[in-house]
Amino acid sequence: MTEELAKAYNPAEVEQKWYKYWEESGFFKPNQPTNQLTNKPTFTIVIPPPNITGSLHMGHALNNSIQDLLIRYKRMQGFTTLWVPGTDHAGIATQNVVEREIKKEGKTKDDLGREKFIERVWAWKKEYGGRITRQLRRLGASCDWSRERFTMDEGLNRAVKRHFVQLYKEGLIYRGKRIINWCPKDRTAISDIEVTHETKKGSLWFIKYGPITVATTRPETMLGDTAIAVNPKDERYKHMWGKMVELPLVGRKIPIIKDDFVDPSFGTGAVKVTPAHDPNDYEMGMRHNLPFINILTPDGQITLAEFSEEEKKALEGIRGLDRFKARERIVELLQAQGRLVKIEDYETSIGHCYRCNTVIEPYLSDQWFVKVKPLAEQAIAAVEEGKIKFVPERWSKVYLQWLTNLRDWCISRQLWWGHQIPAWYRGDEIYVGEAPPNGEGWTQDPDVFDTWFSSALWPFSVLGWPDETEDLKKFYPTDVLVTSYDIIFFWVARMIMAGLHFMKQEPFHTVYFNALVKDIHGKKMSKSWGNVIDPLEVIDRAGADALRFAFISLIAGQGQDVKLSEDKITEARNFANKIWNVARFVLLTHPPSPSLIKRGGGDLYAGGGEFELADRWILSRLNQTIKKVTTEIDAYEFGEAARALYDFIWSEFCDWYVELAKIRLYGQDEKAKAAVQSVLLEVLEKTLKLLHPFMPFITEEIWSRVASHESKTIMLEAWPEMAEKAVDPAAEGEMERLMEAVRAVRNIRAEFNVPHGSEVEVAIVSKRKINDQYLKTLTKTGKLSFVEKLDKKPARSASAVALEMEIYVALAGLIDLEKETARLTKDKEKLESELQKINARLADENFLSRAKPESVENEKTRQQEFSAKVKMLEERLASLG
RNA sequence: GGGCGCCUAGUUCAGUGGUAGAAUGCUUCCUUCACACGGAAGAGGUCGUAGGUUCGAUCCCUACGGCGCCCA
Repeated sequence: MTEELAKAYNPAEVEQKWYKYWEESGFFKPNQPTNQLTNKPTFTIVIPPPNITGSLHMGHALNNSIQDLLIRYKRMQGFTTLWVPGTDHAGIATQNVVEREIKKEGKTKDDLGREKFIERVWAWKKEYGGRITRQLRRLGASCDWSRERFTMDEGLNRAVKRHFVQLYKEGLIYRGKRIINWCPKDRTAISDIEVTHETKKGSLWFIKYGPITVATTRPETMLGDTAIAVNPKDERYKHMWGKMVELPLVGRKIPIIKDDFVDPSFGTGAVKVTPAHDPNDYEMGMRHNLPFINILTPDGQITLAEFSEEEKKALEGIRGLDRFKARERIVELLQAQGRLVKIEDYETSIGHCYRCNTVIEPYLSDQWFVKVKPLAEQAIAAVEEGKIKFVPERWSKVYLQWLTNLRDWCISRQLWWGHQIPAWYRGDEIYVGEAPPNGEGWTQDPDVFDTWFSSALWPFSVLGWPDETEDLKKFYPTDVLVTSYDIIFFWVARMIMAGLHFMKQEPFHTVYFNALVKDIHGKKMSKSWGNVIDPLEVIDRAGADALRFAFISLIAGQGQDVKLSEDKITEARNFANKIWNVARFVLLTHPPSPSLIKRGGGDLYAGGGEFELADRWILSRLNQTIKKVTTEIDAYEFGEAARALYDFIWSEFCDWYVELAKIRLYGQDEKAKAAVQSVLLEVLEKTLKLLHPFMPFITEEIWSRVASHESKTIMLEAWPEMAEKAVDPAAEGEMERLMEAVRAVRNIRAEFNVPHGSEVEVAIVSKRKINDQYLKTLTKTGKLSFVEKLDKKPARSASAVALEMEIYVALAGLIDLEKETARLTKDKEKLESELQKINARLADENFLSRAKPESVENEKTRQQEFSAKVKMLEERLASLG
């Protein structure tokens, strides 16, 4: 027998218990007994691997709530369901964390040396790397943990090597000295998309280079100038073409060159050219065969290493200065020499490192690159041809536009933590291979790969690639990728490229972009803003189900950012409590013998029997809700599905059906009681199943207490299917009339302050009766009479019109004629104004001839309804005097 | 500079070519044996502004204003 349920739902007591049970029972694994029977196809999701340095934030919570929703839904539908979890080694982030840690011990990574340092990182990973996966369990994520992967584990390392070596052999990877984005703080190259641009107020300095004045936003780079450029169409400088001028401070002689790139309207129309420190100047340098002079150390200080002895002497005071200090100093020196013509305010876009926000430096260095164009072409086609669908669709435009204008991808990073590049050098020789080369004297490239170079392989590397494993055969391609749109370029595009290239098949057929989570004012949650809500704190306080439901019900169709508020979480927690209590009601009102309510076959939907209006109505509504929820989930409209469930459970099941069920439940008729109990149980059970993907814990907890089944878990129950024959428009229409009548009587009771406990007498004028027992119970009506027609209006009554009913509530001493008149007049005015609109419409020739016939019909019906109501109200008002 | 999204009740948000919804807050009533994390009733909106398309626009189109994001 079930133990009694607490009055309020306490998630903290049950959640962890159930998760442990599910995981230990192996329910998260793909081959469940139920779906082996049905032999349905696979449904696979790979998790966007969170960084091992991270802890669960709201973005993860939303993203994983959606994945778990899909996985649980498909699992219940009988698919062979696999959700592969894992974590990302997050090169820069992790290295920074461990560097900070050893700094506390007064050491740097160079003190330890590469090997020891990497050992420290692994030790750190062992200790802290599992935090986020434990937190995912708190959320209820039903991943198959036996298949958990890490982007640095042995198998994935082989995958990355294969990736690199194969692309190299195909000529899609090359090494070269190019201008890349350099982060002086992390002291590594980063790719173009790892740079975020911010428009900032700066200055434009006008500097005299002998006879010509140039304008620049970066005066400090002048040390590396090797030319001055003007536009060939710019007549102003025609006489200077090819002349040499002296570079201020340095004394070097540099030429004045012509190049189309120069914008004559910028500054003076003449610009300094620093090929080693600006991407555009680099291009010019290549075009005009200019020297490339590097003036910066890897951490952004001035170096004179490539300068002549004489120049070094002249610039002694600048050597070793930080780039921003150097800028100040150089401007001072130029000013002192009378070279500074003027300074203008200037807005300019400055690139920052997306990890540490340091101003990045265009920097000339040897790096490895992927030629992405051939890969991108396939990736573009896959989306254009609809082989991969984006939800919401508008993201495909962003994706396509980016892929169309793609530059080569710099994949080498000057870090220690990561997959070391499988390339070896001996003198001028280069060897690229999965295993080290034979022979003496080879040194491996010290650099590692961009973390995203390994993430790109995720959908197949986690399944065993490059080996041809059973998992790979069975689960690739995966089905849906759920991720947030901010990594559409970093990850999504690259997975598609890699998947198509190596597996010859799209890695997934659908990409669902979840929204970003913002605070209530639409601001990004960040520690510095102090507006962060911690998901674990919410889970502790309100339960994982509440957090999940809050998120899912906030999702709008077009992928608007989700603004999470305390109120929304409270609402979801209250909803959980509502479900708990309706279950409590159903279970507490079980009859003594469970066999009485044990339903056989499809009795409930066979019609007839002991079932009455309310039963037919709620079963009709239930089945339409089943259909609605199923359709919406299939359409990735998770918010709509959640709202449909919320409304059904709260407004229809709890507010109406349960109240009506009490009549029979607390009555004497045992057969009627059994009937209503079976309906209650049916609705409860089906509702729990529908809710399970949204709120896994509470549904399991309640399920375990429902005594009428022997199932081990709700997780593996079959997803409900709509019973077509339960849909009953007649019952719904009748209930609608009842509800309208009940609302009308309740309204009158409230308006006239009828004491709470006292009964009223109601007369209804209508051609069709409504269920009098229902109305009496729901409105505390003592005597209820129906008449088809009324000769004399009842005195001392308040009245209302609802649908095609006239409703009179006898009020005896309570009636206040003035108030009643005012009330009815207000109603009448409202109806009249609407009726006027309808009349005008129907008097309009254009409307009659051009509108759809059904619209015209509809308006005619409404005209009749409204005028009938207005007429009733007029008569009533007249009778009141 | 190019592109995208948003503007609906006090607030946070759904939604629809014809009749505007929820939650919360507010007002009033109710501790009746599922639930006060509750129930009932009510007030509250010229659907950003201006044009256009249409018989009819909150919805479609254009411009403008405001907010936000992405790319260069």
